[in-house]
Amino acid sequence: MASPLVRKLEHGAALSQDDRARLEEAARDVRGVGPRHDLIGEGDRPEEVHLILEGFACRYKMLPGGERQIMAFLVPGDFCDLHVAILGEMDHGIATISPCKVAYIPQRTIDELTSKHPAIARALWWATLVDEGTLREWIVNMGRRSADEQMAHLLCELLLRLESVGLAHENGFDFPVTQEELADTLGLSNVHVNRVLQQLRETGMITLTGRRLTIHDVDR
Amino acid sequence: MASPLVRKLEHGAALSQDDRARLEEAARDVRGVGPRHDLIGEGDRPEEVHLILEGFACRYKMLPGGERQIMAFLVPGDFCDLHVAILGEMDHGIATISPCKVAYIPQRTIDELTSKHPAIARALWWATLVDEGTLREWIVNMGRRSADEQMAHLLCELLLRLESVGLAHENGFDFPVTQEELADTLGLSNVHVNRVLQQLRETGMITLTGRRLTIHDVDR
DNA sequence: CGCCCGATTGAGAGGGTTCAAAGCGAGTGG
DNA sequence: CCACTCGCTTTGAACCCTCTCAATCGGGCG
Repeated sequence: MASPLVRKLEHGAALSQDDRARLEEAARDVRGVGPRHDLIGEGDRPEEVHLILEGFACRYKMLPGGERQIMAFLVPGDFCDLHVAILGEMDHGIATISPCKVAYIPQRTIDELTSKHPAIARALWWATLVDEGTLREWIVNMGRRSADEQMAHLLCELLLRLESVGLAHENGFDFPVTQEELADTLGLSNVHVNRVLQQLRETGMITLTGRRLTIHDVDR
Repeated sequence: MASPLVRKLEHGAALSQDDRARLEEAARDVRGVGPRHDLIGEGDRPEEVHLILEGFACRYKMLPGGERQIMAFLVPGDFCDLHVAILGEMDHGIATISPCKVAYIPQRTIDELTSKHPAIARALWWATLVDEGTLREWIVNMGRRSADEQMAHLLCELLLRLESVGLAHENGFDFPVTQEELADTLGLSNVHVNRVLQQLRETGMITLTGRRLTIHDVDR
């Protein structure tokens, strides 16, 4: 059973058996992290690259007024800070949402992998570009869609991403995100998030019980 | 007088005289493009990399309903599609706002530059990461700030970026962007953009006459 | 069993939208 | 040189989506 990272990268580049093995091996140093725990704070200069293996995490930024804005969800197979070495310091923080398993990969290992294995380098490139595309999609989402469209879009995005790493079955997946976290993501209030979710349930588009989310009509 | 590209990249990496010369030389094929003209459409697979030398352009996406969302402004020194070769096709379009001068650089030239000149590779890396940081900042902007804060933030960002390539003087710069384009950027209506701009003028924070914008109080 | 955090509900206020019309400035053709 | 046109800016009024504040509910955990 391949790791989420390998499963994800294979959507973007052809990896040899050797490439796959190297990737699996790089993610040896695995640590468990509790929920709602900072992996990296704004301004840090982490020595290692973090890779999510299990659980949900997020990129976020705090504002002077105390509000939080979540800028990305990180699911298994996602890197937190692949390129921070070039910029120097993090311009945002990373925190877990649910309990996570996180691989700590030394920057040097990444440098070696990318310099000696062009397919891996290309695959990592591809992954960053996909992340960037997702960021752009979020901007569209926040700028030009109503609250319910935003929510639907976000949930469908997560479904597709989790499917691509084998963590969704029958349009459903484990969803440990709080309504308040959803609000911080979409730029809405938690009250309104609640109402939007209710509406999506009433119209039969989703089922959300406890920690399990099922999307019944992905088209819209 | 260095090109905007070189001026910008020098903020992120140390370039040798040779590096600078190579960069200048790569951008030989310069073409003029009229205002409101598509440089690349969504779904295109451009053969060349586009670099803005003069004027304003933007990344944008159209929605089914006909609304447009602008996801980035491109000013002199910015690449439009540096990495599209890896993704295959554009997931958004690029259009000019004002008349522009654009350099068309063959993908091969870029590959050569980055493989033979590590400092250039690093500088281009740095530029993409800065772009990504800007995307994240926009998400924060749209999610958690009021319309007037958003507007002020956007204008200040442009001031800083234009200063960094030597196109702003005394907190003022040439600003050819339409109010409707600003609305498509911030996710507001053009009517409201107008009111916000008026308010910023009345409180003495900006002067905006014709095509020249001056920001009097950058702190806020 | 009690606590605590997250989900839910209600009511009132406000920021931003929509629709529609008028103003204004620059380029164009007569 | 003027009238015309076109595109952008400005203004007004009514509406509605979403926020804020506040209180209640509910389930998991110690």
